[in-house]
Amino acid sequence: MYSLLVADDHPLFRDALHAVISAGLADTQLLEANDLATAIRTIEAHDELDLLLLDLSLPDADGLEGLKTLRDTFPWLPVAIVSAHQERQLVLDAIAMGAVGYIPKSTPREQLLVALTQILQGQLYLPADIMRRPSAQSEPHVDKLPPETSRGRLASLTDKQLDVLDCMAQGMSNKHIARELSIAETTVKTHVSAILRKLEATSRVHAIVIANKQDLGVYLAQRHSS
Amino acid sequence: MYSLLVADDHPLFRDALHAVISAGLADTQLLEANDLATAIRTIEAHDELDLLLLDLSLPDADGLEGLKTLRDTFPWLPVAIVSAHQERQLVLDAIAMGAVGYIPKSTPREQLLVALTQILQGQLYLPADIMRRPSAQSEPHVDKLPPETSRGRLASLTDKQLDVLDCMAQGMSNKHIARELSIAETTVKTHVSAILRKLEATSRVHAIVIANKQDLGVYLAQRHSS
DNA sequence: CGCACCTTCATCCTTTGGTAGGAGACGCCA
DNA sequence: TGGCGTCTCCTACCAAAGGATGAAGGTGCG
Repeated sequence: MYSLLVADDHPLFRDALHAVISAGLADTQLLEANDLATAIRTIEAHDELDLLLLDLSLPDADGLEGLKTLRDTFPWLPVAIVSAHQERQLVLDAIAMGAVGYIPKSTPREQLLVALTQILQGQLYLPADIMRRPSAQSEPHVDKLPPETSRGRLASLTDKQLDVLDCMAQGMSNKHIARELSIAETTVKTHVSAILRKLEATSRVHAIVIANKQDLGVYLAQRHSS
Repeated sequence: MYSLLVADDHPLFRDALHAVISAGLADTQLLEANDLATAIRTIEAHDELDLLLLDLSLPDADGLEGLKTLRDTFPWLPVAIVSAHQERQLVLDAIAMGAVGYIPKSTPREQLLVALTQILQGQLYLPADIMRRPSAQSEPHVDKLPPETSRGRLASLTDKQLDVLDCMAQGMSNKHIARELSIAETTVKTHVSAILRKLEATSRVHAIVIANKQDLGVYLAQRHSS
């Protein structure tokens, strides 16, 4: 016997949720609230709640603030977010604030049941499609060749220049680099100038930023391993 | 037929994982690597990998840096973290960086199979015990300020100093920063000096390296969102 | 109110970073 | 052999970065 509370100001969605739950989750009591204030009163009156489904766009609590106050006030109550938003960062923030799950309103019925049972069993639920999308959504064969295209500018550097750039990226001064590589500081300067020209950077800091964007670490690891 | 790659420098753990998988996941090819460099080479040689299990304490890639480079280089490859650490924030950071799961090394065998199958089916997996523990069991006042422990030195910076550091990390010169923030260049210098002192850096480049090691980006994102 | 802290800006000075130009040594290749 | 590129080093010169102070205005707190 589970007892859930749905805090959402859309009656249609509450009804839909009601239908899904009563069809798929036997023996479940479903309470409802259409704003945060009544939700809080309901929680205080029912101290045996198993889960709160919290909408993120309530009239009296927009965004994650409602979640925060609820977590602070009723730390014993698991809260799962229900929202129309689909931003990765929002999901992560919600979990970071103690939510035990994030259910997009676009979730199909069957998946919604999976999510609820998973959460009620003590697991977390995150929308896989959203969380995986930004990087792994396309088929694996498309973005398979990053080497010489993305590494465009890094590849134009000579071995010694890469050595120098590596030192630069670790925060060394020209003098340090000279000692490290056993060459004169003027030589280091020569290399640095060449690096800046090739990377089209305006300063050594800029060069390092560019190099990191182009995965200097991976590039160096690949060179050293081959 | 799944094919997995385990990147972990502990042979014992690799063996244990091997045993669990061959016992519970039929038809699974398991590749192994004991550092990041060989892992990268293995990935390049096997473009049909379904999942990478990445340890967070590899000899040539400590912490989340390895995950970052892997996500940047092979965005098509799902990466799940395997780690002995049990900090909430670390788990969240890993997911934020594109990991599809986080498996503590203390996970019991049965649960490990659950996690792997869940991940291989396209879901995310997070350790419920860790994620629920800190906020749902202890009093609400304890975990309200996580900053100062993990982000040691960064937390000692003032708001303006963080602004300046952010600009620095993007490769701007003092003059640029002055224009960007609408303050005098001498003021920027003052801030930079304070930053170097607090981060115990010897130059602006060094400061940026240190800041990146302490996840400046994540830290700033958290501040701006709160 | 005094006190601490942050932010702002200034001056003076030293060190570092970066450019320009030249030059010698080595290896590679047509 | 001559040309090409890389690595090495040098002399200058100028711009940027950084340290050491001082000082003024603001905020917050006991």
